[in-house]
Amino acid sequence: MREYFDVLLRTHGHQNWWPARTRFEVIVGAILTQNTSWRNVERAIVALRRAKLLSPRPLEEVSESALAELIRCSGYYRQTARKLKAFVAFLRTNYTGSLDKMFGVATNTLREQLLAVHGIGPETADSILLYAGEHPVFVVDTYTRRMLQRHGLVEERDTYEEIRGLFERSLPTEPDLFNEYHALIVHTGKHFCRPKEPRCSQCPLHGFLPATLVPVSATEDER
DNA sequence: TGCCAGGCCGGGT
DNA sequence: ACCCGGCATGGC
Repeated sequence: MREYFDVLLRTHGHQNWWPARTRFEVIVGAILTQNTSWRNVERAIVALRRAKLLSPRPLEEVSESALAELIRCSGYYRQTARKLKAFVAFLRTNYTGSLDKMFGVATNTLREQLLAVHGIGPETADSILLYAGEHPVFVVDTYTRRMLQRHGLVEERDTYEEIRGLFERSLPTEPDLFNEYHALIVHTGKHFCRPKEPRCSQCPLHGFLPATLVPVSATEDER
């Protein structure tokens, strides 16, 4: 696991993630970007900033329909408006609206709580924990699966938790490392060959396969 | 033009 | 425990 990180960092450099001004903005972005291009999400964030809605209280006070219209450009806008509402309600109810209090809770406890909030699944919960709270959890996304599958390290059926465990067992428990690693995977992610595609020379890890990890048919796979 | 983007929910087996 | 349809806009 560490070797992949070293290659990506050497070839693409530090990413300075998450691209947001505040912790709350990280959380909003994490919910907005679910299966949605970051480009569209950025516009929605700008709209929310202009409307001065990038903090818990104002976001609770605006109507859900008005909120939906503001984030229309990011897709799934009605669903996402509901999700944002669900999070700020959770934050107020459990932590009097304070992110400091929320992130003061033990990692696994908070993770379970976040997963119980409507609209927050594993990846979103972990993005919030890591990028807004600096808790040491590894964020797994589509690109992560794609990268590992391509290198024969996971199967289709492996679950989110299994893949997260793979990273967390193989790496030192350092939020900064998890942060940079996931950022590099997303940054280069579009170029990872999809599972069924032939291996291509644009793959960010092309030419890098530790001897012990080379799939039997790797060489013939080259195009 | 059709497919994809930094997933998740709810209902069904 | 999985499997699937639905959610929705903008870019290429």
